[in-house]
Amino acid sequence: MINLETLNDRQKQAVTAGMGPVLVLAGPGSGKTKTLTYRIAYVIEKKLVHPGQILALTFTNKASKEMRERVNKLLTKFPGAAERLTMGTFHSVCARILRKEIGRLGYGQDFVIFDSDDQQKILKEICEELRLGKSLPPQLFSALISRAKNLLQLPSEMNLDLDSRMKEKVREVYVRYQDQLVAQNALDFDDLLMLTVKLFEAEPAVLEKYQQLYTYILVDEYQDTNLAQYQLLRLLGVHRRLFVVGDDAQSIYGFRGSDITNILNFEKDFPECEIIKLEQNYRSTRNILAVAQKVIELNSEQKPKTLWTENHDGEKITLVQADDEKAEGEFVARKIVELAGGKKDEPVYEPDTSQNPAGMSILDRFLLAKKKYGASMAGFIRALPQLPKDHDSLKEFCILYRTHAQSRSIEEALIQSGIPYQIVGGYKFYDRKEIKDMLCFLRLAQNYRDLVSLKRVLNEPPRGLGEKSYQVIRDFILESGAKEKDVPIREFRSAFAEVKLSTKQWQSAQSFFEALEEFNSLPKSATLPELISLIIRRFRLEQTLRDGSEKGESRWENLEELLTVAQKFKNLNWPEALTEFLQEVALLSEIDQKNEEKDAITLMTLHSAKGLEFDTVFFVGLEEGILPHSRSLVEPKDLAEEVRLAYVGLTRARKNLFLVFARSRMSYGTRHIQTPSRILKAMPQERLTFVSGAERIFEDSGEDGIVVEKMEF
DNA sequence: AGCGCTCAGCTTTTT
DNA sequence: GCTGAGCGCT
Repeated sequence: MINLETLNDRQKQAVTAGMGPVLVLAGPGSGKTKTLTYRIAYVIEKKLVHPGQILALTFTNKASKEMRERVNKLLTKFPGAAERLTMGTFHSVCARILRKEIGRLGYGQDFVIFDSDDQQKILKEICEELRLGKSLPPQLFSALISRAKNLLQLPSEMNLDLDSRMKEKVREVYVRYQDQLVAQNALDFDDLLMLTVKLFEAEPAVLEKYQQLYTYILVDEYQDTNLAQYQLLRLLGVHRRLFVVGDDAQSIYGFRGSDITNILNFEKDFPECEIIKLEQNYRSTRNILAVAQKVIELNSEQKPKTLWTENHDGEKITLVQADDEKAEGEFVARKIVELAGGKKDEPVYEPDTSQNPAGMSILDRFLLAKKKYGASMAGFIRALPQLPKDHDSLKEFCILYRTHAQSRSIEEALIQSGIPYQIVGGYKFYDRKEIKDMLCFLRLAQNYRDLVSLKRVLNEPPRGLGEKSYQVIRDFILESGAKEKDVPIREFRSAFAEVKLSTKQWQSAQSFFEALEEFNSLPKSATLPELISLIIRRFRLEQTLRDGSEKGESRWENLEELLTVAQKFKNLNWPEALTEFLQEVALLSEIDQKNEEKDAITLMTLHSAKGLEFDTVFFVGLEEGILPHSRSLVEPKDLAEEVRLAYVGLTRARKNLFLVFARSRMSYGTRHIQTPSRILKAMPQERLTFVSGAERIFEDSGEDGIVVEKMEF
């Protein structure tokens, strides 16, 4: 039996609500996840719905994994029930549906998922073909096409708010781009959502099947849904048995089409709905909440909601003025040593050489900094206080910033103090060359029409096939696909005899495709690791990577690590395992890659931090142009999103919150004088304590902003 | 085809 | 200050 007594009145009301539409407006730290998991457990326990009929949509894979575990713990009397829930992100659930049904839309079941890099490559080729010049770069089209898809507009339906000349151009590129995706049997991220909606609209029978399958739908982070996701919920949720949770004050994905009006209009869409507000905060101290509250009040259009807490005031929030980004990092590092230092006076002189996720050992990073500052190792190590070996856990510290680019200066200070850290996002394991190459081989094994992958590995390792050969082969694949879709690779390869290449290149290409065919004729009972090993052997990847250099050795180790990851799919036949594996890798979110075990502080962007909490948070770079970001200053609605972003950042902290701004900062290779963020000025002075003159932000400074005295560098 | 050199342009945020 | 495109040389 789940114990409702551990819930407060509002939470209980939500958990035990009727089966009609329910909107839970949940402030940060108000027990949103708890409410959601209890709700799922409750409807199962009361037999209001079968576990297999529940669809729970979350924002990240990590969140869904956690939720499944928590539901499982609550349902001790229903063993296995949690496994039967359908849970995942919108993207992964759509991918699963499409994997079954996409034949009806003219794609093959073996479709691959293109990430933004892949997308960019196609768009680049199209822009070059159309000779669009520098004023119309691929990035522009990728943003606009994404916007169109999020609004559910196919190329033929495209109607973005643009002048007619531009609209024509975008349409032209969009048509070609989408044709390419179809020819390559590939879907981009936005297609996963859009095509699922299009499928449901075109095929009532399919829609009905899923409507009957998922009779109860729960959505986390509802404020971040876009039109496609909204439409999907309207279609699937005809039964109106919906339970959505969100906080309009934490809507931070407007840039990728999320529409805050989805949550604001919930009552209009579902007039019979129940609305429950969770306003008691269990996470943060009163000081932290008071500061966050004042910040969010900068936005007038927020749904009124007042957080309160029984927690005590706690420490005041520390506002720090640093001279520059280097001093900013040093402050953070010093403070961490002070707070987590444990026994003092036992400096560690050996830099930690364990790998960090950025792929560079701490020692490498040290050498880099040494090159930069010309410091000797002794001087370098002495430069900052060191973290003793018996330090407290570092898992409860996090450093937040607006953009990835800000991490560098912080990292350097952390290395100098010997503080282990992990970065979420930025360079990913799956972005490394040797890993990406292997993924491309695997993608080709699944779907040889994937030209983005083909281009990448056609000459990897070198076999004399360059740009020219690629183009000839590409045209051949496109033509053969136009004539007849779904030609198996065996037949494709016999037709390949007609390809117009010089003898040497023809033979080389022939043997490349022979290898692909070999992978395809691997017995079905083989496993994914076996397929990977075969690829390694057939393309002599081990010999190529292990060239005797240290770097080569580490690349090979990365490939071995990929093999380890693939072990997870050993119990499946390779074709299924391959599909699952590629899909999972493609839809991995930044935060999914965070290592929970590792005793290290976490560095990440504000966006990645949503939904997380830490005892101590360092919030850095609180300057005009960074937060709010300079690109957000034109549109008031973008500025409001920056304020919400700040709100998200502040409310991650449980006990200690440090806010840092720098007087000057290096960007684009030149030093810029910085102005403290307007967001800081909104904070209640009496909740703050100041370091090195930070109080100046409250000094009288006239109407529009803060006067900063000129400084010399 | 592949290497190395020079110079421009650049940074939001993510599935 | 870093990356990646473009060019010229081998």
